[in-house]
Amino acid sequence: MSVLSVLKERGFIENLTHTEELEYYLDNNRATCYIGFDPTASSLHVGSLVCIMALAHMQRHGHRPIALVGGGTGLIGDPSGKTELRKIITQDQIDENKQGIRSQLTRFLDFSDGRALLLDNATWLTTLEYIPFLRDIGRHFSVNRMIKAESYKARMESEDGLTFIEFNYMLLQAYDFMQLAKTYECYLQMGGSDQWGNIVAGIDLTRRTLGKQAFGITFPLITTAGGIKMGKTHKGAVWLDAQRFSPYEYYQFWVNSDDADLVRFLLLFTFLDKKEIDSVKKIEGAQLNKAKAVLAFEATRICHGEDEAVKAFQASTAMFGDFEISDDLLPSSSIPRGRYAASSQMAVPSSEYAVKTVIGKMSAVDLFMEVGLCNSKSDARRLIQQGGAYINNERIHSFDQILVTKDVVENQILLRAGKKKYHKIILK
RNA sequence: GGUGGGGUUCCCGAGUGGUCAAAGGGAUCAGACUGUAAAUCUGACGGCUCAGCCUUCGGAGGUUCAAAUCCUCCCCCCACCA
Repeated sequence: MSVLSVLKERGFIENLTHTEELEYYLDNNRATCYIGFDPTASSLHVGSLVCIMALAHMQRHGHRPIALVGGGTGLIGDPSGKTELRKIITQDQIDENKQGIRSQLTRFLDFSDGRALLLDNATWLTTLEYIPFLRDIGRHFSVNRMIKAESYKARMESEDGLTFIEFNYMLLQAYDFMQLAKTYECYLQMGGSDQWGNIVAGIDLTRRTLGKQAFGITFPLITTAGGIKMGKTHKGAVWLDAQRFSPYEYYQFWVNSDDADLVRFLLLFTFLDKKEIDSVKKIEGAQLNKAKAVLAFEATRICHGEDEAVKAFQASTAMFGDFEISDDLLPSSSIPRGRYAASSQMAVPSSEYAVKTVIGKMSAVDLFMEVGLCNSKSDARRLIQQGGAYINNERIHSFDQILVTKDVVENQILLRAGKKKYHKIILK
């Protein structure tokens, strides 16, 4: 089965150019394709996951993916679809962020023996000279057409307008594509649907300057069934970096998916077989939670590895109740099947404190705040007043309650805020 | 450069001398109901030593018993004109 069909049936494709030629091209070549990633943070987040998974699928089908880190364009900031001027970041920050992104991508792609490449467009962009660039590249762009581009529309119509530096973004990205086509024979660019204009511009430029046919694919913007852009939680973005967002939290993020998103997410964010996933459509009600566990497990496994995924799964069953994943549910997943005792080594967020600083000293309010379950004492007080604070799963009623010895169970105190947020205090 | 209009609590957006920690909506959080889902209902939503106090309405001063609201200067944004 061709990559294109796989991507299509898994819901990756929003739009593509030259359908038939592209199909033919991918079927008959060991193609090279690329997606750009903005180095605006030291970690990627689930918002980029569709792109990453698409590259992984390409690689699995024998093609060569290029992850292009936008070290050069990051100095400008892509205005596509954005309503506000993006902050321009410094070279130092970009270098640092690049490192983080590099290490994360290696979890999804195999970079050995040139099977995938990681490039930085700073290599060719930072040495560009203005006059030659205008003369050789700028001449191919029609401003008339650019200002009509959908990607600039939001900004053209907004009060803030569009600065010239941002307006140039399209040229630079088109130039990237052309560069990659020239030096790496990369004739396919993919990206989010907001990249359509930039991709098409690159295809045009490649044809005009190199006389080569290039292709483009865009992915849909993934929103939740609730219509919200995917990947936000109370803690902000869902990062792929275990330091910023632990595997347990990552697992929890996926487990909390909306019912209506389950099948779509299984297709997009796991490599499980399409046929197996199709059978999930028949599942109803509470049984869906098991399939969500598989989604969470697989997503965590891909991002953080098998061991971390198992730990997150065990911690979750320990916290939220055990259940059995039957053998015939998504059978190709390596999620632990059957019943087993929950491990005492739970991967729940935890922190260590000396006994004497807590017992007989700290009030519930202080503790909840200290541990990060609440942002301020007022917040903690509120939580307790509203009945959302628990110690060892017993609701607490007074916020000046001091922690005492009987709150300690096996050297630990389990705090809970609301229904889902846990934090374990380990006393030493 | 000229003229006019603006900058309000996470976001949008009311408020033009006291009744303003500031309407309304969104987001968020908690409770109820549930399936760690959705929808719905209820409540909360600046901070603190919490029935009281303190700090907020672009920044700095000033008028006043009292200012987000009035005055002065400064910074930034937008529209139209040049």
